[in-house]
Amino acid sequence: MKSRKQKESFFTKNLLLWHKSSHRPLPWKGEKKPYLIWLSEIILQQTRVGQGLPYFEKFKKKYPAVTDLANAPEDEVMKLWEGLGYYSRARNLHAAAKYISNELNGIFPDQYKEIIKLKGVGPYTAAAIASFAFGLPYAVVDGNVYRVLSRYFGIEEPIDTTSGKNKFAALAQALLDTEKPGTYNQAIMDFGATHCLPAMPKCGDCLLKNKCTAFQKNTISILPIKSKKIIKRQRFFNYLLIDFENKIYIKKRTQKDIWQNLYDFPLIETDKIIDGQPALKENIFFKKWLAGTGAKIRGVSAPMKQDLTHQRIIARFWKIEIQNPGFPINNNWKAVPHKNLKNFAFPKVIDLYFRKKLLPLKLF
DNA sequence: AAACCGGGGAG
DNA sequence: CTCCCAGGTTT
Repeated sequence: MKSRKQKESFFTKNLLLWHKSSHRPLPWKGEKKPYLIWLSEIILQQTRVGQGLPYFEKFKKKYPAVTDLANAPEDEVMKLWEGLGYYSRARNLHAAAKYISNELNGIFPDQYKEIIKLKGVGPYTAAAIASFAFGLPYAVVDGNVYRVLSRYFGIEEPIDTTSGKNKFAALAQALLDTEKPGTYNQAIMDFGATHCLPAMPKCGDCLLKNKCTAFQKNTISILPIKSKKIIKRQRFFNYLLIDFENKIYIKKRTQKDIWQNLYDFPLIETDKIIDGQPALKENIFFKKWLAGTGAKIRGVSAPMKQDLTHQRIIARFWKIEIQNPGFPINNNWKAVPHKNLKNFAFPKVIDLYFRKKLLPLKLF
């Protein structure tokens, strides 16, 4: 039986060999500016290259330097991030830009320990920036790395436990080519993303297959192993599209919940779907908010679904006309002319409503 | 340690 | 439909 060490060195050597001919050409490869490397890494967290690429270009153009990003209003940053998801990334990106601009004189930190202090930067992103921007010997561990290593070394320990994560991190670090950590990190991620795929990996044409434990044992399809299952809960959102004098009411989502700092409409959330206008009219919030306004329900959309990581949102949009504002409807609501709606960042399900104009399914 | 945080594409 | 993606923060 060959030693673990030989197996490790075979891995690194052949991975780099593969990378020479098969790496992915991406806009930020070879990028020297730490700011742009950081930006690309934040955008690509839990995000496929194809989805993140246009956002990277938008941000790069609008904010060429970290100080440009730092000086931007948060609503503007959120608007640019609109549709990409995981909006805490945008808030943290903005906060970190201010920190770098104000506390670090606009100079991007060049040590791992300092880089990982930035909001929104964890072990993966810190290693990526340290290796790509500064040539420092830190191995990245992302979804690709878990998959590639668990298969090649036949590791059946779950990747979503603390001890599992520590073991993979240690192995990844041991495999790192410390002479060219950036190239190595690119190589293993490219290999995972284009060759050692989650489903139907290209094992037939793989330099590593003869020493790949999972390939030899036919366990490719079960690796990597995750121990936990995600539980989803359902939420029913009834959005009130309240029209008055050619304006519509929106509000900012400031509460501790999904879509923080994005905008949406006055919302009545219920345990089950509200089916029909009498049920809506009986709702306590409907009565409270719209008392004395002469509100009339004009129509309702079909239920529209949006899946999040831990939740399924079922949204309906209720078209409502009022005769007089009868304020205070709610101090947090803002009346906005329809043509100005495009200036605010909305969650996907609302953007979908804007674009498809699915309303109304039923007219009342 | 467990829960939470989006959206899209592939199969 | 399920799975997973250049993960990180909060509790």
